[in-house]
Amino acid sequence: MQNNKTPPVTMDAVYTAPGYLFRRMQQIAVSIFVEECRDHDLTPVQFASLVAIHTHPGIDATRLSAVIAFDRSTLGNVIERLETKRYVERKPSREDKRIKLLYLTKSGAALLRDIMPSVDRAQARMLQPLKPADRKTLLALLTQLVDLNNEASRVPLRAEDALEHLGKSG
Amino acid sequence: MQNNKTPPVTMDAVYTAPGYLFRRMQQIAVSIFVEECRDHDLTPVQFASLVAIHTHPGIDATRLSAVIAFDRSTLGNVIERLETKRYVERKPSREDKRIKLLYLTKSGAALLRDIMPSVDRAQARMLQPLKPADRKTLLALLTQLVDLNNEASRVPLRAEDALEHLGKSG
DNA sequence: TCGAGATTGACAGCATACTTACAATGTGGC
DNA sequence: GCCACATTGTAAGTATGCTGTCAATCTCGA
Repeated sequence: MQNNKTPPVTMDAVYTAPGYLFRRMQQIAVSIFVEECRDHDLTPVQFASLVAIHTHPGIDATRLSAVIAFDRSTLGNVIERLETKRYVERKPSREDKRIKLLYLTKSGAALLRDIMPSVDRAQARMLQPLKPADRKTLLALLTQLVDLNNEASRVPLRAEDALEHLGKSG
Repeated sequence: MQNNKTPPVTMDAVYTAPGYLFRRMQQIAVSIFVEECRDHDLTPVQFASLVAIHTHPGIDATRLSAVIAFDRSTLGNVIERLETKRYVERKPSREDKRIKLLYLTKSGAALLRDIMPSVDRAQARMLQPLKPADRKTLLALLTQLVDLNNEASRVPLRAEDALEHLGKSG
């Protein structure tokens, strides 16, 4: 009494799939971010990088990638662009010749200060259409899901690990 | 009695931002999808394109982009790759010389049939860590949010508009 | 019917995102 | 001290994702 037929493939296989919804939402989020931050010419990834370098001056690229969970290769190009725009400086480490230490320039620190209101507006706009209670629920579930799926991503978030050694050396 | 100080910028500005969580979740979702579908050598975007062409044979690239809400320029490359892999055929329209009509090949239709179990497994894995009730809640809120934010994205979903004309001509 | 404006697919250019590979360098075991 | 192994930054290759622009083509109004 079993059904041997393959179920028909409809657009529901796309529209109701979590993966599709995550992709759509990501695109919407980027679109809103870029729109709100247009005057500052900064992308979401570049913003996250600036914040991390600001929080951890002298961090290297590999550790930075672990702290914000972005790919190491990709991050190389991101930093290069930030360097071209004079927001970030790369200085060779004396202790380890392989490593280049990252620092914000004055200009980079100023940009970070100035852009925060735009970023906050963007983040608020993404959830705006939901009722306040639903925003909280969504954010909580998403935080939980991202955390529980951490190891499933190609570049797991390793905030503490990456920072363990910082501050040890004088 | 007001506080004129700029609040300090910490990593919270990244970790708790909806935009960051959406990006992380998207990356995790793609990672899981690619892993589950490794044997079929198909990406999430390519899968969505195949489903849409399967559902709407003879659709053109511009309408396809509206149906799955992907960028028109990007989709050109996606289709090209699907054509190279012999999953899709492009045929010039007789009625409108600008348009190229899209069809699945036998091989493309077969792939779509075969890959569905892997896709279903992937979609399930993305939400696996959550309790069943929470999965439903998250999906419902996300569906709602994507829908309400539709116009905010660069390429809004226009499923019905795009299909209105299909089936009219013999 | 004719010409302004829209549409379509293609292309160039930039920015993520990931894979593999590689040279320079560090580290630890022996 | 030396060598196997790991780490770091970089590069090449592929795949989205977006902005423009362009030529060919279509449409519609005057």
